[in-house]
Amino acid sequence: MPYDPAHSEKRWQEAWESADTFRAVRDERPKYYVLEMFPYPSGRIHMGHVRNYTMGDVVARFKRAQGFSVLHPMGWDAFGMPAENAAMEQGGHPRDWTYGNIATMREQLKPLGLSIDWSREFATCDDTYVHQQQSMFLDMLEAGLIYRKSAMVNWDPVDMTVLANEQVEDGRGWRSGALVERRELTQWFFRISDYSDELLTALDGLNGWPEKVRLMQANWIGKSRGLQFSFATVDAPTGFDAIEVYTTRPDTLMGASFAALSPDHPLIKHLAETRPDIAAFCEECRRIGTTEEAIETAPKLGFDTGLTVRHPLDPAWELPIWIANFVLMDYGTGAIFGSPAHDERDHEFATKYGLPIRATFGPKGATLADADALIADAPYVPLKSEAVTYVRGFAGNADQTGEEAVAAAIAHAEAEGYGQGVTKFRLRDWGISRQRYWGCPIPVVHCDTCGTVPEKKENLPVILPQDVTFDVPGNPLDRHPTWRDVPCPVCGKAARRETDTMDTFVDSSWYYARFTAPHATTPTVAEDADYWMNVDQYIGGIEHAILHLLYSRFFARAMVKTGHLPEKSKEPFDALFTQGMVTHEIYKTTDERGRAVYHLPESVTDGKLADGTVVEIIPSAKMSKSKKNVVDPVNIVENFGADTARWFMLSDSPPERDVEWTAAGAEAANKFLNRVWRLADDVPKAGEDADLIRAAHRAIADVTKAIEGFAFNKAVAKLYELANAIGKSQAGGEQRREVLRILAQLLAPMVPHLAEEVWSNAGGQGMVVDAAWPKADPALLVSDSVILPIQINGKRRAEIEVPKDMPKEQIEAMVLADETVLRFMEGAPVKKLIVVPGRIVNVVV
RNA sequence: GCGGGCGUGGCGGAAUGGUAGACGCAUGGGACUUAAACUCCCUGGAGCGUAGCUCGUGCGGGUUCGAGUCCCGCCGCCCGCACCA
Repeated sequence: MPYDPAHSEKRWQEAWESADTFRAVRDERPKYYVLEMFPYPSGRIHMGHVRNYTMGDVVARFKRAQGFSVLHPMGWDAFGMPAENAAMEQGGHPRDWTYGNIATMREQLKPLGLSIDWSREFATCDDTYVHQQQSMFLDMLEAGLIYRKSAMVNWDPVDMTVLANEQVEDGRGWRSGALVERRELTQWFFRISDYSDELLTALDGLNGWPEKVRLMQANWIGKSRGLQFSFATVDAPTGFDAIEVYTTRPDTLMGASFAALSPDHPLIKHLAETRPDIAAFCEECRRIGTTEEAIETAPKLGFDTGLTVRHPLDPAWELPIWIANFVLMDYGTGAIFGSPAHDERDHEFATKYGLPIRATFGPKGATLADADALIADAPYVPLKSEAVTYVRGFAGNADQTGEEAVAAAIAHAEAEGYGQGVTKFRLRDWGISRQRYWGCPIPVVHCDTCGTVPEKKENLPVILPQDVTFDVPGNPLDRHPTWRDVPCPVCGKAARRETDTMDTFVDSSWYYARFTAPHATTPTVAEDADYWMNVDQYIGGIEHAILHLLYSRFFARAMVKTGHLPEKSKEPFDALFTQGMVTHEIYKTTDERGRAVYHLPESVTDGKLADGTVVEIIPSAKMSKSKKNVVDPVNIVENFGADTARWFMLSDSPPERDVEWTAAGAEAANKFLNRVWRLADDVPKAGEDADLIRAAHRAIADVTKAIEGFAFNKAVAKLYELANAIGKSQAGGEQRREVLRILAQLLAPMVPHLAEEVWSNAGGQGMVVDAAWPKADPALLVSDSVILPIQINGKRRAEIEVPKDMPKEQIEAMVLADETVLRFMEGAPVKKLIVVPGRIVNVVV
């Protein structure tokens, strides 16, 4: 009987559903919470989803078999810009578009046979989720975790609307094409920077996280020790007698050649009021977008204000005050001193504007002349841990490391009283205001009498109005009087609702906690959070390594502070795994006007279109609609079955790396699953093979280890080996069925439907999904002898087979008596003989 | 620009500092078949004077008895950069 996945997969999915197999329940078993980052409901599922959720499913099913009570939920990150864009482009309402997409994607996900507790499903745009998020917002506001301040946004002067960074292309608005300006707006902020030090220190405890993610977060938080001091100004306007400066390199103070201020610095803003040339320069600077990338890659621009400051170590020494477009008002004090000899940006700036470049140190042993000569064309920036010679030092020894010199300079400044050591963080507070409709409304009201006041909890949820249109750019909430105009919750007079909505990162910062009690009338329920938290294994893309994960770590702390999570959940994700993308080749032709035309993989056969046109094959890249290099999982499931899609997503590439989807690979996966089916379908009546039992137990050990280590591709390889061994074996009858049952159990986390078929064919009791994970018998794993390769001078020349625990001396004797060894030694005396037991022998002659 | 990562046969990849290329795909050969498909068996880094030898893990150096693995310097590609999700 041939394998028929369409029939078989449906049958087992129904069996699991009617047994309610995957409902997560609190019971006496130890719990295991596995979570994959929830999807944005873009319209259809893609292969990236299949890969992500299959990996999570392997873990969930594996842990279930190991006796854990598993929570494996699914939901939707449902607010965000694409829904509004769809409304603008095709009409309709963001809500309808979103829920329609969710319905489609749920129906596409279900045939994959994931072990998900669907009873816990929710979307972040559900009124109940909005309600609980607003309720927590009010608690956090009251706890002092939220405040308002002014911050920059991208402003499109033609569309009169705020743009996301993504909507700015080469400094222009994506729809209007107008030059974008930076504009200040009062916005809501979470005080994440209050937690900078803690979020940094706590990274050390996250042993289940990839080292690279911890490093990225540590660098993002950016703790630095530096000197804060003030420059006395010369003839500056009143109120600006001094300018506060922060520097991480106070040891280079003697190399200072200018002071540089941000265009947004108060002094510059003050000057701009009376100086049109300064105002014009600042306006030019503000035409750079708000992203750090744009600011740092833009050409360095400077403007000499004509004012000067006095050098703190020599009041007679005056430095010019420049305005520089690369100085950020957000970081430090918005003012720096330029020390071009030892900083890339300062060097470029000084060279461009003809400012002096004077070395403060050079390589060890350098003279003043050496050091000055060295930095003429490029700055000298050694590691801070490297010892250098200070030629214009003022604190500490002449020879010291940068670190020592910085410490000495801070000590000097503190002793002399012109500055003090300060610890600063790069991490800024989290701005959550979005001037957009499709997001969680911020539950506050602006009253002329009472100011900005929280909405009353009994008035929650503040629900988005349904009667809005998107034919005009901007936020429809701003022009919706009946929704916007409300009585003040304090005095009852006419007031105005906040029309900004929350950043969607807020939604995704606590959904993991909500899954523990998804239908509760409070944000969380203590007993449920207590039992299910923390997430034991979190799985998602590396692109979320910083923002989403850092915000979630902060939000968990904020929830602990406001009583919505237990203390132990400060770090909500015990272990993290970051998986790679799914890529595909790109097929391109060129139309008569020379423009690129892309073609879907299914329309290309052997590098040709149906009409015979040869396509250009561009190497694999992330699947994207615009390049049409997408494979629809729905088609794969229909043609081959879910197990084939799952198996292929797990085989070949290591999970953390990108995997390339190829038709050949999918067919190979399908071929293997068919072979497994035949093995189970056709069992010889009799035959003995003790080696097969050993192979099966070897496979149990290897597959278990591979799954635990997230090496699914290696688990797949080991299962190929076991299947090959079964195919070649003489074993029959119950002995063969026993091995087939082991195969079924080992396959079950990855290809659960086929595993059920194999299990039941091989006489397994009940369903394999309920079977306990097999244990390898240690006695069957060891072998009595090992093969030792022998190297002569590091090159492999021979091998010997020896008993596993043969003493070194005997091995040495055997090696030196070996014919091949003697031939290669050519009579030379042995200089050294290295025996690594059970591993290798190296003869050095 | 800054931060992080990756780079191994024709392809995806494997390898606690210890036999480079497990496992899979492609290729070539064979069996089965009237034939094909399916399936099964063998082959499967490159070169050469082919019982074997030499070279080979992006490039250039270094440490080591021994380096894909560790260190230094490059090159290329990918991810993130705070309003994409």
